[in-house]
Amino acid sequence: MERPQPVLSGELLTAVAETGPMSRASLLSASGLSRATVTQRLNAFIASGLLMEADEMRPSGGRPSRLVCLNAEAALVLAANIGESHIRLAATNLDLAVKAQVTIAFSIDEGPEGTLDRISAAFVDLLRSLSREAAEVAGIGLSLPTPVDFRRGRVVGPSVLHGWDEFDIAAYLGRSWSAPVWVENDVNLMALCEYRQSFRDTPDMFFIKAGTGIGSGIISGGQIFRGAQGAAGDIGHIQIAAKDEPPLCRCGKFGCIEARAAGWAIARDLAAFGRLASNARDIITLVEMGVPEAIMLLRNAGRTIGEVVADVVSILNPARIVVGGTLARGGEHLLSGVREMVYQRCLPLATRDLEIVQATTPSDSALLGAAMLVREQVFAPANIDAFIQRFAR
Amino acid sequence: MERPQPVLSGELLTAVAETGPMSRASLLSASGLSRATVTQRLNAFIASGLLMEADEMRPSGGRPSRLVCLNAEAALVLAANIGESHIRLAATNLDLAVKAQVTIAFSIDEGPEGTLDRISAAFVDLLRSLSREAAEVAGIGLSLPTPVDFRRGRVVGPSVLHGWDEFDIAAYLGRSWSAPVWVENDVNLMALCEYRQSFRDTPDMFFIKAGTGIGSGIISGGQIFRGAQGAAGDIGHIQIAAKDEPPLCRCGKFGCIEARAAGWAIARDLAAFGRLASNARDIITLVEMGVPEAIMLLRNAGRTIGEVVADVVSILNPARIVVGGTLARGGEHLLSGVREMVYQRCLPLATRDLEIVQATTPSDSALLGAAMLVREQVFAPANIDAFIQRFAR
DNA sequence: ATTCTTTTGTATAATATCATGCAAAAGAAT
DNA sequence: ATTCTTTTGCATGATATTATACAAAAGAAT
Repeated sequence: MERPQPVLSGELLTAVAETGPMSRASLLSASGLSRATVTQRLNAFIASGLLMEADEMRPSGGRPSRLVCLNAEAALVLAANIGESHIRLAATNLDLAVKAQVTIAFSIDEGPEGTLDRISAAFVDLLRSLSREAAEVAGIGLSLPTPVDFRRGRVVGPSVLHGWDEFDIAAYLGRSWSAPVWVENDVNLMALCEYRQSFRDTPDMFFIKAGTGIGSGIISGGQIFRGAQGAAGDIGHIQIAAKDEPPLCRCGKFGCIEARAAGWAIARDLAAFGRLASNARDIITLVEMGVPEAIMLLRNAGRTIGEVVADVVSILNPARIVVGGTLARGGEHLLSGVREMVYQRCLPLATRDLEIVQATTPSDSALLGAAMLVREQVFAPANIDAFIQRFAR
Repeated sequence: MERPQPVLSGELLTAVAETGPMSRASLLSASGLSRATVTQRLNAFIASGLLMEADEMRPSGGRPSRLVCLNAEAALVLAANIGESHIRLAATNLDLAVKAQVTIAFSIDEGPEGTLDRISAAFVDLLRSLSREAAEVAGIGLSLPTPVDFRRGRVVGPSVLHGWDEFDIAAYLGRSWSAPVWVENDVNLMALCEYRQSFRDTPDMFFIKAGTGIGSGIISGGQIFRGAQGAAGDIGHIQIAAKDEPPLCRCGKFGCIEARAAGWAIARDLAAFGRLASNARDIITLVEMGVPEAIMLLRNAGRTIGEVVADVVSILNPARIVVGGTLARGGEHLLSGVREMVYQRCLPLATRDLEIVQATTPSDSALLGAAMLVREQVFAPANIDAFIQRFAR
């Protein structure tokens, strides 16, 4: 066995991947290595095809620096987002630009083996359409609408996905793919996507998704906060007391915030007013049409969610609350309900610098988040050597 | 300027400090360095007085390994815990064994300058009593009963300590001491102490302190979780709705858990029964005497706290809840109230492997926690070089 | 056009680290 | 007492990295 060339030690690659295009001078000070070493290693990486010289130059008063950046086409990232009724898949380059994508049908009742086989097949099709090979895949990311134990690569606990509990997803996909596989909860990935795309300035951020269901993702120090089993942020079934009779939740308890503020709960309450809505999007349509009952219920839902967000603010002390999901698209109604309760309930210190904003909600942020997660993991110090060994030529 | 000897690169020192006594063989595999390098560096550290050979040997079937450990007497740690009426101070060695301690009086109204000057003077006295010098202090840790921005070394937000808001404690003490200074909230330090002393197996842990007030500390991945401004865990003023008229809290809001379950609130409710208690300890005394009203109120307080803990479990997904503070000493009454609400309200996944236990509450755990924090920081990779430069001889 | 400033590449000798191999140490197993 | 196993120390030549110095590059300022 030949030992890997030490010149391809991964620190510089990790630095460029995390920071973006960098000048040699900034790499020099960031790495703490000597100039000779940096030059030598960069040349080796450029020769190996993993890094390349960018066109950009950064004027600095003196000689402008030539930037070094990742060769985005050196490898591919595969990502899939399993939704309630369909699966969206994408292949991206290392800059996370989507090169090809496809959507396939999905049923909740499909077991893990069948689903994963179909995902694998769809990935193969994507690769074929790009004339690329499986060996060019840097990593695979899966987004699931259920709590996931990230470390073990499995679904944990009973959920909407029947038969997935404790199924070893990473190992199963590992049989067909040599690339590493990561699995994560969809709301966590939406949170990651929002953070990376729009809110880089607040590495301590709380993302709440209000749609058909209610969930949340916690970003702490720029990383997904997962808790002991990966169930952190699972706030849909926190119970809230109010003066009314607490409504029955689909989890079997009474008064959960889902049963008060989720899309299905608002639809239920709209029905009592004789208004028909079958999902969260319908509700937003009614709100946009100016139906007063819909507006009132949406704002009330914001207050309910705000009660829990107020607790979250006291517990986590985030710098920013980002409200996303379909229900957040109805203008300011949901948001102002949230704000109302948070500013009413929290101590001044926690709200002094707190921003409560709407998500930018790019379409399919969970899918993009899955690709981001893969990229982050592939270039993490713990995994960078494996990446180099596979892709340096 | 002379460059530091590269042989004294700190990785091995950090490894020994974090892991405890280690054999050369385990250091070899843990560091990834070659045997020759490990030998060379260890000899340098032993010669410099920072490491030493332990007496222990670890039988392994072959030649027993001689363990290398920190020279606990190579430096001192100074710690102070500012309480509501007095300040406790201690000097420990690097194994956190207390070498000398003292308690001085303190008043809430004393400003930061006067207080810190008196703390400095007390530290000087401690050093003199040990015949040690200020140059031998590896670091100073301060515990304060108020939210602290750890990164900036200051109190943030108005609190019981008047005039301390935004006062730069680290900088002020830095004028008299060359050792680095760290400041942290007392409940966070109690949480750290509990984790390190008794619950090493659960690096995702939630500590709740129920005494005169109510606060909490979050340990995530073995580290204190601080949030954006250091106010994470400040849960005393989370509001809870119930059927009764919500009681007025000392913060000015109604229905805070402090106003329902803290020592002062229980004392207030005991007074309504004609029972006199002026602090948390009095309440525990009444409970131990078997006074039924006191037991009932304590259990009720447990339920109130349990409602918030249930939310925390849903949000953070900890592996263990540790209940501490004076009110936790009243046997199982408080604890069972907490358990009752958590198991009633949380989803099975989050409680499946959740343990809810009593704190071991060593006396003055915040003071010990402050010393632990200093030790952790001094030997952290970011600071280890500074430590070596100061103490290697 | 000249000077200034910062970036970048390269050369050199000194130093640190590495893999490898060998031998000694010391308790455990026989 | 002998063998086994693991730990430890050290020597060696090869390789990598460093500090230092010098020179070239290239736009900005004058």
